[in-house]
Amino acid sequence: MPELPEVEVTRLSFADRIQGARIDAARLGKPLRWPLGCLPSELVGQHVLGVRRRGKYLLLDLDRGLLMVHLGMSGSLAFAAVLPAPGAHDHFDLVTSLGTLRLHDPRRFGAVVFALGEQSETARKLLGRLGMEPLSPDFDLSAFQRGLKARRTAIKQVLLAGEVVVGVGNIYACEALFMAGIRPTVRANKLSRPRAAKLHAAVREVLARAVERGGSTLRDFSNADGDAGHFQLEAMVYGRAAQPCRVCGGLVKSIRQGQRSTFFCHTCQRF
DNA sequence: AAAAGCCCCTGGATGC
DNA sequence: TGCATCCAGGGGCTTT
Repeated sequence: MPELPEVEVTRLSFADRIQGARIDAARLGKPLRWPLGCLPSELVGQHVLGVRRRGKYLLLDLDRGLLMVHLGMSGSLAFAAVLPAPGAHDHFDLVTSLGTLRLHDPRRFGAVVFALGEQSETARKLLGRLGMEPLSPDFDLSAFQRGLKARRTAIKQVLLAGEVVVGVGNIYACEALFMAGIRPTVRANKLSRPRAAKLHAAVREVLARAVERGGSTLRDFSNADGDAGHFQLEAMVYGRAAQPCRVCGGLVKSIRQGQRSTFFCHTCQRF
């Protein structure tokens, strides 16, 4: 589920409410992608100083270290003063003085990892190779163009890889390429500078718009307040195989790239 | 050394 | 209704 917009929408939905909270307990459910990396008891007594985001990771700054939370494919967070008893797919609870933060993740591709600091080996292993933040001023056009020039893989795969720009998953890669009129199979280094510039702008626009709409809820995503997103309703190509293109009326195509589905319009995306 | 494949896991949709 | 198969929003690791 969660790409950058969903993670950001999740962050916005609880960051202010959890700030300053004292951690009273932590509970683990079934194993997630990686172990927590510390004893739950080591979190007790620390405070949540703030919640940031890096790519698709949420970073909870604590007094002594940080908790890195990844939602994987099926994760979502809830934050409330009182939550029901944990269900079969609730695999992490952070009980604080201001409420409980809970990770619900049926497929368990998500993770909650403690690190002593952002420069620790643990944190650098997860965050060290991430590309530019698309919604921040450091999303530099010429660096983006250089990044594309250096790769011969299909542009869709380069967007997904997160080494040039972070946070673009399958939905938004398809949508950004549609907006830019670029065919997903084109090798990244073959894009002209103007086309790369168009894609740079499209990535930004699509992600910003999706954040405004509360993200995409394909099946079960919701923010920490339980609200679903609505961006999927305005998707131009994602999930619309064999349906008419909203611009030209031609049928949206579906292909496989790197074992994932790609959707595009053969007419509107020519280059 | 870049690039392509392989998995981790569960559940919903589809087809016979 | 039952069972098998396929597919899903990610991404680190291993293999070419």
